[in-house]
Order: sequence, then structure tokens, then C-alpha cells
Amino acid sequence: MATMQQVADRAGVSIATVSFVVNGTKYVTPKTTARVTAAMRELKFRNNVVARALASRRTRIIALLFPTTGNRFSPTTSEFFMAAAERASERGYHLVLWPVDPAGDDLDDLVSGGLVDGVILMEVRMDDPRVAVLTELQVPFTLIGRTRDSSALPYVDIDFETTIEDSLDHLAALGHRRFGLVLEDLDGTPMAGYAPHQRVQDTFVRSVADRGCTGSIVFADGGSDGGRAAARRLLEVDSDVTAVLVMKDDSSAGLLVGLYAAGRRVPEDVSVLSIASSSANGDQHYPRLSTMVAPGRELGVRAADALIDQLDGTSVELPHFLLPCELRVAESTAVASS
Amino acid sequence: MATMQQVADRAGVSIATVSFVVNGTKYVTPKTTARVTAAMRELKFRNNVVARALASRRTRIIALLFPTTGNRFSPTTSEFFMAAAERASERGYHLVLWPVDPAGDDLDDLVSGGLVDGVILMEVRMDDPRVAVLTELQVPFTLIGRTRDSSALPYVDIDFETTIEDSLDHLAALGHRRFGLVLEDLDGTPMAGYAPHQRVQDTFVRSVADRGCTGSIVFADGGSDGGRAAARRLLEVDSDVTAVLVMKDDSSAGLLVGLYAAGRRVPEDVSVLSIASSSANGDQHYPRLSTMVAPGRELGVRAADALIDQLDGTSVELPHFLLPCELRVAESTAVASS
DNA sequence: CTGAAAGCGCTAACAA
DNA sequence: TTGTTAGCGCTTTCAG
Repeated sequence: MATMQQVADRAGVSIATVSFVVNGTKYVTPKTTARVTAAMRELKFRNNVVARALASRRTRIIALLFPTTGNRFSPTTSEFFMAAAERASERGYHLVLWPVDPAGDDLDDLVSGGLVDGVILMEVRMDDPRVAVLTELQVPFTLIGRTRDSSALPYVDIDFETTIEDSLDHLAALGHRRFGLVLEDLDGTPMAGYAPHQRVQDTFVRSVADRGCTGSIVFADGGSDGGRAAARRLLEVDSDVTAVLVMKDDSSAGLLVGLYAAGRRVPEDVSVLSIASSSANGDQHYPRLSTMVAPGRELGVRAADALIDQLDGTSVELPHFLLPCELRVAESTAVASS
Repeated sequence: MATMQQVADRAGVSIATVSFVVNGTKYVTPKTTARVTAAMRELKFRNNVVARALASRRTRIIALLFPTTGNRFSPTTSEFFMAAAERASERGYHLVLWPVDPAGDDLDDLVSGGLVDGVILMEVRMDDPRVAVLTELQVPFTLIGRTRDSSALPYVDIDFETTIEDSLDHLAALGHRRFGLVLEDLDGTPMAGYAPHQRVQDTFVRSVADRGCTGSIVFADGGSDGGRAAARRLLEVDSDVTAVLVMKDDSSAGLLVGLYAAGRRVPEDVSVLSIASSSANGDQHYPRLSTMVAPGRELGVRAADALIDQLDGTSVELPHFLLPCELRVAESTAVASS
């Protein structure tokens, strides 16, 4: 409640001096510093963030933009967020999660005027309208994800290409030759063109062909029911499929049930691998699912760093960071031993 | 990028007039209004949120305070958030998710200075230090949850008492007399005294006694392993238990596996009911879990309304809103028919 | 119905 | 080393 001026009066110094000790902007004698801090304590002084922002054009607040579409706030997303927030905090910034229209329409209202120093974009689509908006607004930003051509944009992303290759390597080493891929159909939704899906599909199709194997793609609707239906459809398309990649956590349970219902045992008859999922997800199932674990925390940290480097001018090079998911094989022994 | 002054110049009016048309604060002739809006469009004028906030002491931004502890960002939490954000948006506010220290230490920095008009507190503990901080800071706030004595505080919460009674009614009607309760042990963590756990335990103990039944409580560590261990411990404590309430989504899978491992079939030998969980959670399992579904969206909306009413002065009565979870019985038929 | 002007609380030259 | 002062961009009386 107390203003800087009041603190200055109380300490018998000028308002500038108070500002200097508050921000450490300039050297002030220990003696005056002491008087000032004492006055601040006595008056319970709190620096007014808004006034400071207006005068200095920086708030030390960054925003993680999250599209207000459906409820796709996955555990991995949550990891991003928490890790990025922690990192930001370590570097003297605050990170808030900001739900915004996926089209980027309500973006300018908030972002212009300097409420936030920069933003991190998540759930990026191949042609994401928000990057144009942000660019025009001249707001520093970093992507978690990549647009179709992001060579000139700062980003941090899962290396889906490598992730899929690694997945197929792993399964091929187990002897599999007939693959399936299950993911969500976002066409017709605001999230159409969701980059991870696009890259995973493309890589899957190409790599399976390169290997001289078969690959079938089916789309799953939400929930357990969607998973069961997907299993049915997959077996219709290729009843000899022996390995399937799922990229939709909430229907993996249904997928398993659907496979069982069709007389396939997991993993004896069909191997199932959960893609770009959280490590916790695999444990939710019985039998446990092998998982390509998304590096959520690492990416969150990197994204925060990338943006803050940009803001602080710490680094000038364009960050282009890709990290693949890591294979985590389900240890069925752990289940058996219990 | 354009300032109000520039717009005023362009339109040949004073800056005050521009402000009036921008905010609709005062009547302005259609003719001048037209000139002003034209100028705004031409100059791509965007009202500077920070300057406005400094001058008017309101930002129309509210924050949902989320404790930076562990990764307890459940699907239900996510529902709260999304629903509250939507409602806020409908009422002309923006809602951001703000990770803050559970002790409330870094709270005053941000909240004082009027960066946000008010806050919603979630993950409330029985004696939550943050309410004292907020009260002293004179920031309008609303709780999602309740402290021990929240009679004088505005809140919106799950009616855990009714939820537990309903759960036991349901199970008792099925003939069960020996109950178990599985939840997380938060003692020693910053979230110790987490109100939902406290109330659920208290009600469970009392109600089971009232009914002349037995009730055993065991604590589960995280993940699937925690759930399996909990199952084992529960059966040690009461090997004749026939109905168990779980209040920890990420270990319910393990719980099922643990029960199976001990030779109990679900639901034939033991009924399992997931408490205060999202509807999606029950579907993750096989067999599907019956669930007391948390009214996440409804509470989010109510919380946003409660806070905004307070801010806008729409309503003066202290909101005290309680809503129980709703029973959603797993239809095992759906599984069988697939 | 519109304009003039005094701030909101702080930052950052520039002086002293 | 500390003080003076001119803004930051907008809101809001109070006049006219």
C-alpha cells in the first residue's frame, strides 16, 4: 500500500534513491541503504508492478499460451508448464498460463501494452495463425513445437521423426513387420494441422515403406470407447497387425480392451507402444504399456531458457532444439512379482 | 503501437474523447465516435493494458493460484481451470493460471500493485497460509475449497461429506459392510492438511461407525506401484474388505492389479469406487471403475462468478456453494458387448 | 457533448 | 553518491 514516495520521505531521501536500492540499479551507501530498507519494512512497501511496468516497459512476466480448445491439458503439458515455471522463477521471471483463442484473435489486446515481456506458444499447428500475430505485434516468443517452416523461428520441440524411427527400430528388433498407428483425428477442429500428428504420420508412412513393412493408420475418438473402436477398425484394415503405436493416452486403455476382445493378447500377439506420452501413463494399464516418454520437463526448461535468453539478450543465436522421446520398456516382471 | 494521443490527433479530438469512446465511459456523438474509431482502425490502436491499469486500478485480469508443488495437475483441476477461464471470458475478464509458492511468500509481489483484480485459490489446505496473506493484502479472492473455518470466506467446493455418504449408501445398498479407503499421505509435504483428504477421512470414519460397519484407511504412494502396495496393505489390515474407495487416480490401476494379485476379483469379490475423480478416469481401467465424478466445470464456473460478482459489486452476499460428486456406475455391459 | 489537466507509482536520464 | 524531473499511456474529475 505504501508508495515509493512515502518510503523516501520516511527515510529522508529522494524517491530516486529508493528506486535504486529497490532495483539495485545504482550504488547506494550501505548507510542510506539501511535507512531505506528500514523504512520499506516499516511501511510494508511493495513495489507496484504495474507502475514499474509502465515506466520501464518490462514486467518480468512471461506467458505460456494455451489454446482454449477442448480439454487437451495432458500430463505432458502439465510437465512443460511446471518445469518452465520453475526455470523462469530461477531466472527471476514469473510464468503464467494464459488460455487464448487458437486463432490468436484475443492475443493483441493483452500482449500489446507490455503486460508480458514475451510468450511461449504451445500446441503449435503446421500453419499456426498465432505466429503471424505475434510477429506483427513484435512480441518476443518461442515455440514449443514447430510450424511447417520454422527455420527462422526460435523453437524447442520433440523430435518426432527420431522418436518414430526409434519406435520402429525397437519393434522391428522384436521381429515385427506389420505396424499400426492410432491417433486422434483433428480435422475439422480448430486444432487441425496439429504439428505432432502431422510429423508422426508422415514419418510413420515413410519409414514403414522404407523398411518394406506394412503400416496402417486409424483414427480414434476420445475415451475408452474410441480406443475400442479403433482396435476394431485397425484389425479390419490389417488383421495380421502385430505392433501398434498409440498417440492418444485417453484411449489406450480402450485399445487394449478392444484387442483382447478380438482375441489378441498383449503383448504376446500384439505389441503396443504408447507414443509421446507421460511415463505415468504406461503404468495406468495392465499389462503396463511400453512408452516413448515425452521429455516434458526438459523441453519446458529449454523453452523458458530460450525465451529468457532472448529477453535478456544473453544469447543471440536462434534456438532450435529437438529432443526425441525416450523408450521405456514395460517390465512385466514387476507386475508378476507383486 | 499507436497511443491514444496519436489517435486523438488523427481524429482531431482530445485524448479524453478517445478514452470515452474506447471505454464507453461517456456519451459521444455518433459523428465524433465514427471519426475516432476510424482513426483507431487506421492507426491499429490497441489500448495499453498496463497504462490503463495504472490509471484505473483495474486490469480485468484474475488469477487462479496454483501451488508449485509436485505435479498434482489433475484432469479435474484442468476442468476447473478451463471452465473458470471460459466463464471469466464471458464476463469480460481474463483468467490466468499462476503458479505460486504454497506458503504464499511470493504472492504479495505480484498481487499488490494491482496486476490482477482478484484471485481464486485452489488446492486449499485446512489452515492455508495464503488466505491470511491475501486478506492482509486486501485482494478480493474466492476459494475453490475450504479452510477449517471458512464461514467468513467466499468459497465454492466439493461437498465431500455428502459425497462420502452417497458413496457408502451406494455400496451399502449393494450389501457391503467392510469398507476400505485409499488416499495419499501428504504429511510432511507442503500440502499437509489438504482439506479434501481431511474431510473425506473424517466423514468416512464417522459414517462407517454410524453404520456399524468397519472401515480401514491406508495410504498410497504415487503411481501404479503405490496402488499395488496399498492393496496389499489394505488386505493385511482387513482381508475381508469388500468395498474400497480410492481417492488417488494415478494409483487406482495399481490398486486393481494388487487386488487381482491377491486373488480378489473386481467387482465380484471387491467393489472399487473412485472418489472425486474425473469421469475419464474410470474409463482408463478394465474393468471400468465406478466413479464419484467431481463437478469440475460447474465449480470452475461458480468460482469465476463468485469472484467477478465480488469485483463488479453485482452481488454482496458471501458465496458458499457446495456440490457433491455424482455417482457414475461403470456399465460393464459396454465392455462385454464390444 | 468535448476538452484541459491532474494524477496513477515508478524509472532513468541528467544534474549536482 | 544522491536528487530533480520528465515522462510511461491512460483515466477521470471539473470546466466550458
